[in-house]
Formats: sequence, structure tokens, C-alpha cells
Amino acid sequence: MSHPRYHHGDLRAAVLRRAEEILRESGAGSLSLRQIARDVGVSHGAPSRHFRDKQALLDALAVAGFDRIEAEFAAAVAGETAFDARLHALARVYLRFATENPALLAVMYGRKHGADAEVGAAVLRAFEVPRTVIVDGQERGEVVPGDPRRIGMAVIAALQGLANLVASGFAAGDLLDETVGHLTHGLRPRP
Amino acid sequence: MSHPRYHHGDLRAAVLRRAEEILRESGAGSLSLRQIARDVGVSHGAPSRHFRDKQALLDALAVAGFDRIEAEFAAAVAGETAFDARLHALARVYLRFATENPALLAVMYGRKHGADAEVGAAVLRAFEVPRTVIVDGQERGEVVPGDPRRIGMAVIAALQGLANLVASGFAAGDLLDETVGHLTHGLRPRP
DNA sequence: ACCTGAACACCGTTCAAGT
DNA sequence: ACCTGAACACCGTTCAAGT
Repeated sequence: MSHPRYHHGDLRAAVLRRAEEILRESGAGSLSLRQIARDVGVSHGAPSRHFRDKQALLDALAVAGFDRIEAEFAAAVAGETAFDARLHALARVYLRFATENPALLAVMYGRKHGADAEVGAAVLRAFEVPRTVIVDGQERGEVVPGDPRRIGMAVIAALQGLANLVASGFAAGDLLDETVGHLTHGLRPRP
Repeated sequence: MSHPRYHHGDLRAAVLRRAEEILRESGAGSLSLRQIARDVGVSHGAPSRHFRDKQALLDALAVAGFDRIEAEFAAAVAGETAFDARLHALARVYLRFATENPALLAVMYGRKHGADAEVGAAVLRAFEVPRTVIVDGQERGEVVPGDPRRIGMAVIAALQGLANLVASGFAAGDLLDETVGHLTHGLRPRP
């Protein structure tokens, strides 16, 4: 709790860092601008120089979250070439992120798309990775034909839903393989 | 805004009703016990007789939400017999609910499972419908074999994810058919 | 440019007191 | 049993004033 002063210009970064900590440790309900200011050793009005209001802070947290997912997606995909392996890698990354940052995930999806341009752009960057995985898979003949962006949305939806259920505790993480399997092979029996 | 008095025992129901309205019209950020009390024409301390604290109100809203989903699930399934038709019906119902009540959905999945026994029970009741749909589908040879509860979770995950993306505006509702199709037939090309 | 500190209008929660 | 109203410790936001 012994924080140094922040009179040297990195208050914005310090606020974001502390906000993420609070989100991870205590949830969105405990996120207060005044508490963050206190923790960071600054007056309660100071953060408003860097974040117009609380929503602007939440938006910045969402952007950081999507950017982190994009980076982890990219790293996970780089290690594999086969579509199935890549899909599994994406799923693992997303599920881990959701499990470790359930409150941040809620912040990321809690805002209506288009409300903030920076968030929208970060979402598109993150979703671009699954899209290219689909495209590559189609070129290898391992994925059905169709608009890769739309197929990518179906993939994201399945991952997002699984992550949500696991983060809420309604499902266990060991459902990952099964869900990915059902998505890859379908629910209908092969003739 | 001219509300009658609520000295006759239905304050609990009146608070719940008004809370759902606010959730639908203004989102979770505008949900305040004091505002509800004002709208309902009662002193700000009165709701605490029926809801220990704000979380208890959110839990009650979640229970009501899951119960409504269960009823709509049951009605949707009753009209169809083939697995594909039933799956589509479930998806339509869930997506409509999510689109019309995005803030309520966030409340319903915002709480850790097991934190409130009544919410947990309501979740199980709602998820029971997809489970029986899977069981029936397996008996008809229209669904791959496997633990119906686990397959049901994969289905719920896909619906939940799609609903989430649509509610946030990241995807459009016309992805429904495609997502259900990918789940039914799989992403891998049929040989 | 960046931060402080007072001010304002809100919260949730508690609790004695009323009916 | 059910509700009122004051009290307390918090919020987010704004804004003159300081450095």
C-alpha cells in the first residue's frame, strides 16, 4: 500500500494498472475512481485529466483487454499449422483469459459496440486472428467453404459462450475439448 | 410517475417489476434501490424488508430471468419434434431474450455459480430443457452419442456466446442460422 | 500542463422510532 | 409486521485555485 508519488506523467498508466488489479481481485463492483486515486497516491480529482469519466476508464480497460487477447491469439496460432490444433490453441487461450479475468471480460462485452471507436477497433483487431485461421484452414481443405468472417463469428461465439459459462462457474474447463470437438465435427452423427 | 401507495404487501413484486423495467430501459448502471423506492412510492429504506441488500435484489432478478427462459424454452420445444427444428427454436428464443434483455443477461451470468442457491437451482431448471432435447435427439439417431448434459453445455455455450455477441452489437442476429448450422454439421468438410 | 480540495447531488446500509 | 426518516460512509463529477 506504500505507493510513491505520481507527479511525473505516468498517472494514466498507474490508474489503468491499479484498475485492472482491482477488477481481478474484487470485481467490477469495487471499482471506484476515488479508491484508485487513493491507492495510487493522488487526489480524487486527478484521474479526470486522463479519463473524462468512469466510462472512459472502462473503455480503456476494454481496449487493453482486447489487445492482450489479440497478442495471445497471435502467439498461440504461430505455434501450430493444422486447423484443429490452431482452433484448440485459440480456445485454450481464450478460456484461460476468461477464467483469470472474468470481471474484465464483462467490462469488455458490457458496452454496446460502436459506442466507443477505440474499443470497436480493438475488437476487430482481436477477431482478425480467428478469421485468418479460418482462411488458412479453408485453403488446406480442413474447413468448410463460406465467408471466413462469418464462420469466425460462429467460432468466437462458441468460445465466448464457453468462457462465459466457465467464468460464471456453470461449467468446468474440461468441457473445452468436447465443445471444440462438437464445433469441428458437428452434433449430427456421420453417416 | 403517479404511483399509488404500496402498503398492502406487494412491495416485493412492485420492486422487482420496476427493477426489470429500469434494467431494460437504462441498464444496470442506473439500477438504484433508492430510485426504485422513489418510483414505487415508498421510503428508501423500505425495500430492505424484502431484499437484504442490493445483491439479493439482483439474485431475485436472475432467478426470474432463468425461470422465464425455462418457460420459453419449454414452449418453443413443444412445437417441434425433429432435433434440428428444436435446436433452431431454442436458439431463436435465447437470442430474442438476450437481444431484448442484455442488461438482465449480464446480471444473470454476472454472479459466481453457487453463490446463491436459488439462482443455482433456477439455472439447472433452465438448462434441463436443452438436455432433454439432446436425449430425444439421440434416441431418434439425430445426435451423436455422449453425455447429454455435457453436449447440452456445448449447445448452451454456442447460444450463450452468440447471444452475447449480438447483445453487444458485435454480430448481427442473422448469424443464428449459420452458427446453428456449424454446430449441427461441424466446421470440417464432409468427405 | 497537471494536480488539489471543496462542493454538489447522488448512492447502500443501518437503525431507532412510529403505526 | 411493515414502513419512515435521520445518520453514516461512501460514490462520480465539476470547478476554482494553486504550482
